[in-house]
Amino acid sequence: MLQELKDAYGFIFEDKLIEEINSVGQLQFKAKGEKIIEIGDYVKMMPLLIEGAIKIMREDKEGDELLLYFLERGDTCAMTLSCCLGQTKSEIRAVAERDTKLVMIPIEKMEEWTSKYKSWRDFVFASYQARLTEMLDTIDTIAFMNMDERLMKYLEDKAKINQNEVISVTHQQIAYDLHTSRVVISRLLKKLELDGKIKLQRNSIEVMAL
Amino acid sequence: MLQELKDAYGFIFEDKLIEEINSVGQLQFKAKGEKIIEIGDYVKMMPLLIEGAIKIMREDKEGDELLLYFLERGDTCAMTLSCCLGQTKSEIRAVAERDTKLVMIPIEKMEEWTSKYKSWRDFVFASYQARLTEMLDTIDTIAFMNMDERLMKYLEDKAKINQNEVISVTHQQIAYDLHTSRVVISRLLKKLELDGKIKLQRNSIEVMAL
DNA sequence: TCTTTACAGTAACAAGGGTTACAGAAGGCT
DNA sequence: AGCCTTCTGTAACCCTTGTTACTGTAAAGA
Repeated sequence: MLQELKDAYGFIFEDKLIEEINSVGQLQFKAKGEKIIEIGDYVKMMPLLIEGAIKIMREDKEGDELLLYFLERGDTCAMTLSCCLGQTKSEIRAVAERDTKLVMIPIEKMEEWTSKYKSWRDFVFASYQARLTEMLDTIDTIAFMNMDERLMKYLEDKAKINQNEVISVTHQQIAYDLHTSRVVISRLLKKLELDGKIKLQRNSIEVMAL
Repeated sequence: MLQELKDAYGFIFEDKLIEEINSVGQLQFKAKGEKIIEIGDYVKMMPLLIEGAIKIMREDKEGDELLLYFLERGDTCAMTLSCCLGQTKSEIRAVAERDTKLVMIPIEKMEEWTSKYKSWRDFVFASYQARLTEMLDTIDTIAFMNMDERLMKYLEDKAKINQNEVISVTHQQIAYDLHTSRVVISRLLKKLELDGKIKLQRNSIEVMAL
């Protein structure tokens, strides 16, 4: 685990901090599709992403979902950060987008490191900033873009995150992520295919010209 | 200014920090409608809100606007925080919603206080958390609510922020804030009036049953 | 007072996207 | 092969929202 920590975080954290993380953190594996945090959970550990990708979802009272953004290696979940610090319930759901490896850190340590290590403080601030920026981007997307543009952006993001221009996903799953209906997605996907931007197969979509 | 700082922040910051703020901060006044931060600005000072209210807007490339949220006394702008720390341009516009009094703090001090005062650190973290929560709320609103619900929520929020159930605003201004057209707003407002939820006058709207 | 301008009301129409319904195709299982 | 389930394609329809156009009215200014 020490080596993996160094690979993913060595250029951010000083050696002493890496060692501390190594000694108190517990390594966890989450298979693709596995739930990591559920809405309403009290969060007692903070995840540092070592490998893989996580998708962060929002849900309203009716159970309608919306994809907020993806996290990658080197990221942490600022929503979780804020839950830990504020001792509040999680406002979001986190699901493994790919097979994922992460280090869980007890929240007591967070407080401690915040005053002890400047690099940790900087990391926490940078995470907050990154997440605010992501949220702004999400707002731009849903406020200013039409569904066809949102769909294309979704496909591109998903291809990038999974490092594969062929995405394994059903139309129904896309509809959930974008908070619309399957029929709408099928309609728009067909249009994108006619425009030569994607190729449709059953259970997968190839994104052209990435 | 010292007294005002104590009134607004005395229960958060220790006395020594209040004194430091008092000695390096400069008091500023912004009249209602006055611009405080523009998109693309490099932010060299961080505002602490003493009195009044500020509205935070987002804009896309076409110049279309969208209201993100309001700030009140005791708040600071976490977007600005993150701009300061990251030395990046502002992603948002800040406009005085009412006559506003604020204390501007040079960013160098922020760094310094972050390691020096726990109360400052806690304040910064709490601000980030508050802003993330606001952003989530904004996303819920635009993703899950219809325009009539968004409009009603807007009117209620605005009445609360201005501490007055009579709102001075034109239909066109509401349309800008909600990123829609004047005709749509007039239509929905009329419906709300027929439902007895508001009363319409020229240049102002009375929100009933608050 | 007369004119101008900003604001508000409303109708008619267009477009985007959500809903329902049904049919066909692919793959898995026995 | 035959059956079943899941996924996809498509048509028809409706509702919400956006657009255009025109009218009336209040306030402000000359």
